[in-house]
Amino acid sequence: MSVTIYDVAREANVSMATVSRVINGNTNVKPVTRQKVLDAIEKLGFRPNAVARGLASRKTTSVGVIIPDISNLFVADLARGIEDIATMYKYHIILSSSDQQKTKEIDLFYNMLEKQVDGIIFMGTAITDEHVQAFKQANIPVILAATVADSEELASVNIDYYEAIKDTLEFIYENGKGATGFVTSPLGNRSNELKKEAYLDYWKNEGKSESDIEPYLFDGDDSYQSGMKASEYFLGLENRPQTILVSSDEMALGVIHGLQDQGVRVPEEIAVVGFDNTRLATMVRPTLSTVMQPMYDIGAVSMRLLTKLLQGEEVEEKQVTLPHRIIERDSTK
Amino acid sequence: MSVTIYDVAREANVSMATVSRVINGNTNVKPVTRQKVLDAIEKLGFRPNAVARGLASRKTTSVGVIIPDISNLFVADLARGIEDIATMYKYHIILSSSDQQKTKEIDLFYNMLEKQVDGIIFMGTAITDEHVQAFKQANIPVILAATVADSEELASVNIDYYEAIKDTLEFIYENGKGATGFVTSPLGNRSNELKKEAYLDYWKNEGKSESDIEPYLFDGDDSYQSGMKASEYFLGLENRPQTILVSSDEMALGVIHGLQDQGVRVPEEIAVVGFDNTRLATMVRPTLSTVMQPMYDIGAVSMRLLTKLLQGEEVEEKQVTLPHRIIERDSTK
DNA sequence: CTGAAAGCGCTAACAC
DNA sequence: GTGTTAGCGCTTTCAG
Repeated sequence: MSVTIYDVAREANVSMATVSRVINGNTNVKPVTRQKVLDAIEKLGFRPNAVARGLASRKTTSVGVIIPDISNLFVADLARGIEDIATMYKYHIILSSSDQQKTKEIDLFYNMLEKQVDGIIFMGTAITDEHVQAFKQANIPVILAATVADSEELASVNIDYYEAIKDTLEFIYENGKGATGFVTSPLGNRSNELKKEAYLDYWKNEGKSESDIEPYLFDGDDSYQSGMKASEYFLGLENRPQTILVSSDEMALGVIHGLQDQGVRVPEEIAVVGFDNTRLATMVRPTLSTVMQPMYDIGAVSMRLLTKLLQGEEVEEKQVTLPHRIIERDSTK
Repeated sequence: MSVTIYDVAREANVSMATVSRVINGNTNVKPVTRQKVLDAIEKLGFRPNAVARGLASRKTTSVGVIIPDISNLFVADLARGIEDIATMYKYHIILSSSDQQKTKEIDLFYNMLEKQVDGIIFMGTAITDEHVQAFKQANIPVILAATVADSEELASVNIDYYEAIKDTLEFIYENGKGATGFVTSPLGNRSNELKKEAYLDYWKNEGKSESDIEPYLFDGDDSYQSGMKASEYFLGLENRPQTILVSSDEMALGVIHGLQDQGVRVPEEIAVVGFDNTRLATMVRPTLSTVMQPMYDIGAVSMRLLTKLLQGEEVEEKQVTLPHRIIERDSTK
């Protein structure tokens, strides 16, 4: 069949242990011997079998990545960040989409354990006890990426969603806008809940009551369509908001277009602010002011953190909070 | 350490062979015995080690996927199609981005072979002899997805790019438009070359000379920015085109916005047609008329084809051509 | 229908 | 520095 380490050993007149040392970069090999082995490898076209290696060493150099949906621009950016760092550290990525379904998330997790991945990066919605239990009984490191859990013990990489929305509202207020509508992302998601809480707290601090605030909330599902619906809703209000803060860029585009389709000028009549800073934000007219959630970086940092954990490097803090930033474009003035 | 098949065997008072049969769904096991084994598995919380299984059976139930860039919306759709079918057939996906770099493509390919993937789905640009050689010497099936090769021997799933552009030009012409500008995607890519050839042939058939056509060609790089540049270029022309046909949706958005930023009305003054039918097409104003290249389906069909090849099913035709379709929206009238 | 035994291709002590 | 020898956890003949 295919050529094995044993064939190489015979060809080079050494033992398989020596060949193993050479391909693993072990320094305890005489240069001459090493060269002999290298020549034999070259000659036979030998390629190590990673599966056999994985079984013997109990390390597969692959990491599992569980995400909601790879076809989502936003998630794809995260994936790319993970991938780039993984490549850098010679890890392979086993990628699966969970569609936000809890059972699928858990199933995928166990499937990946069976594949003996060295670690897992998980992006999901709510982290339930079941999740936590699964993560813990796995004897490999797990990193939550762009996913908030209440547990202090889980490693994670996030931005501070609460602060991000708070800052954004202050930014909006500063620019002298009045009532601000808020379009939420699905609330099963802890980070989305935090965003909403920040919104509520802000207005409560401003002295508004629940019933004052209520009409300015619209529950979105992160889709462009739901942004369109949100705009329709807000336009139907007696007191239209002067700004609409939207929990994701894709919805924000829907909001902008929904408004424009009704002849409302953005930002002159109503300003719109998005969240995420995906590439979409520059692909609208007016260009979208938005809160940068650096998904690529979150992915990259998650993977880097994972490599540290995997290689036993010192890690001072397992819960990383990356900075957010408000990016001002033309949808606000 | 973790519980093995051997532990289960002892617990159930059977041999490991029997346990193996049970977990592999082999029918030659007495129901009573099967149940005993199942109980033991349950009790011990046994999970088969896929790596050991892979080594012994020479099958890993994972497939490699090499794509240009997962953070590209268009590519991500393909990935999702692949993934969904893979999940359905219990395969895992090892995903890597090549950034269109030939050496990286080849390297990734060999890396995946080392991982003993059962098959590979490849999306790339030009398929060189080097690619073909690598694909052939691998003893596993390889499917080209949305990637055109001249070789007749390679399995592939595509649309007919040449026909697609030809049809589109006929569609445009039919609607009474005059000169049509064309923005190419990177030409290292065979499918993009086919698009360009179709464009050139069309106008040559209409009696135009090379020098007539030349000014209406703009070489794009698939980015939004390059679409903006294209619009600038076309607006600078003495005889502006009445329609601009753009090889990818993202560029088409750039073209539309570039035109609008200069006060040109779309489609009244200049119509724009995209290519791909990504979700972006409905996320612009005016909404984008475009040629549907069903990336999700291409992914799904590729993966399905791969499973057939892997399971020794009959395959009548290894080169699949999926239908394209022109989707008329508001950017043409 | 079930068990025994021989690997799959490589790593990792442990000797020398 | 290099070789020997056990496994890693499972599948797969081959018997019976």
